[in-house]
Amino acid sequence: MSRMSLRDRKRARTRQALVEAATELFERDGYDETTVADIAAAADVATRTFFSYFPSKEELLFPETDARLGAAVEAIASRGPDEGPVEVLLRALHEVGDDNDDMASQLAALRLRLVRTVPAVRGRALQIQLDAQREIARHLAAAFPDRLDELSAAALVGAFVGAVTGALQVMLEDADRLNDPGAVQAAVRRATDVALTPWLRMSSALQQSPRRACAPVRRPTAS
Amino acid sequence: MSRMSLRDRKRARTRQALVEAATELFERDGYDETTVADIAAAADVATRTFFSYFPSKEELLFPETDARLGAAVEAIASRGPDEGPVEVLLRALHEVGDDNDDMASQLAALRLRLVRTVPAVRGRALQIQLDAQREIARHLAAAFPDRLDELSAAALVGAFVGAVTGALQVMLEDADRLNDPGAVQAAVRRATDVALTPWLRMSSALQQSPRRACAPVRRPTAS
DNA sequence: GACCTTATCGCATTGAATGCAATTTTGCAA
DNA sequence: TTGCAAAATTGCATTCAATGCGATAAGGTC
Repeated sequence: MSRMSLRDRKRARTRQALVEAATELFERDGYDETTVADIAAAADVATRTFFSYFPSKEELLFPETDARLGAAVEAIASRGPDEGPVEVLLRALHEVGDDNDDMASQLAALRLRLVRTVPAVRGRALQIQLDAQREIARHLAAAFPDRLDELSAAALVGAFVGAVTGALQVMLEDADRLNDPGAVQAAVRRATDVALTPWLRMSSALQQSPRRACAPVRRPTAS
Repeated sequence: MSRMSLRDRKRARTRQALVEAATELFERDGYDETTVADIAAAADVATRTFFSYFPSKEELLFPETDARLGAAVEAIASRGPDEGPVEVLLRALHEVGDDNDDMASQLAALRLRLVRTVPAVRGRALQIQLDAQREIARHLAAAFPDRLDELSAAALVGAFVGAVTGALQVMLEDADRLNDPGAVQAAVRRATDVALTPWLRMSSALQQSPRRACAPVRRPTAS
């Protein structure tokens, strides 16, 4: 039934309890007003123990980061034979976006609000995003060795994510009063559409004359 | 000679002393190893006073943020009649990049290293970058009301900055041992070149058939 | 059941950051 | 110049995140 040892199961349960206690408290009292001690107490562990589960208070809000990155990498690995870099990235983006477990979406909504309002959380989120970009770029470059080097792959992924992030930022500042998660998701979808339209054009142009439209850029010699 | 009141001049001098003391200590002992108390002591002020000059330890590393943003806004405002959004952004990027006062460049080099190595600093840098993006997008949309709405402007600027950031990230991880600031600057230049090549193509295509290549995207009605 | 590994916990400590109130410095006007 | 109001500096206390350490308990293995 469960492949984990009892110890690991217990650990997972405590971890989950911490996340749930934290989300409740954050929603009720706000992020800054909730101390780590409060969270630990609500989850029935010692304050010190909290830091053996999460390296910092912010990290609690991003529990499934690895999974999301893994999904993106997977999407790249399972590319079709006629997909170019842009198509693969688009598909990866959509697949990662459809991540909505029932209860995980509550955390996602909370996180979205905190990312916009709490500087420390935003900072951490951007950092995670940047690291993920770098990793995705690595895989993308490896997947298209004849069309992309590391440098232009990083530029492409950065442009991609930057466009979506920028558009999303605007969409969400209008949606202040939208607690409806469906509306938020629609905003995400629309933001990506707007942000990525130029690439769709580029991509189709690429199919017509690949070598001019997306020629690989040579790596500089590090002299 | 000096337009500031004596009080303001003194304040500026203290501020400068704090920055200089901090850079020295950061270079010598490292960021985490240097406490705010150390910096304050080196600048001959009380620890408490530090926080009346900078809201946090990280902020010390980004003293001229407003000026840089202002330069970008200025670059947008002073656009030529035949420049499109992409050209304006390119020019803004270059003008902001040529910011190198003699001693400010020392701080810039230090900052670059710390952004790459100290998580807290990187987080703050990304935050500042994102805020600047948003503001630039606002101005860009205002400058081209018939070609860009807020949403697509934000997407464009995000893509732009994202591309450069992504490329830069790769360039700089190869350049670990380059303490030569000239090499770093060359890396920056090359990174922007690579990152922005697609837009140059887009931009020239745009001049040939503007309406197809960069049609404005309608703002969604927030129903 | 003996033994090793891993979790948990309490305690102390560091360091960033904030609030408050006392004191000094500066700007300005009578 | 003198005196007054505004602003800056400072010390002190406090909160809170985060880390290190050592003791104790619980889980897994033979």
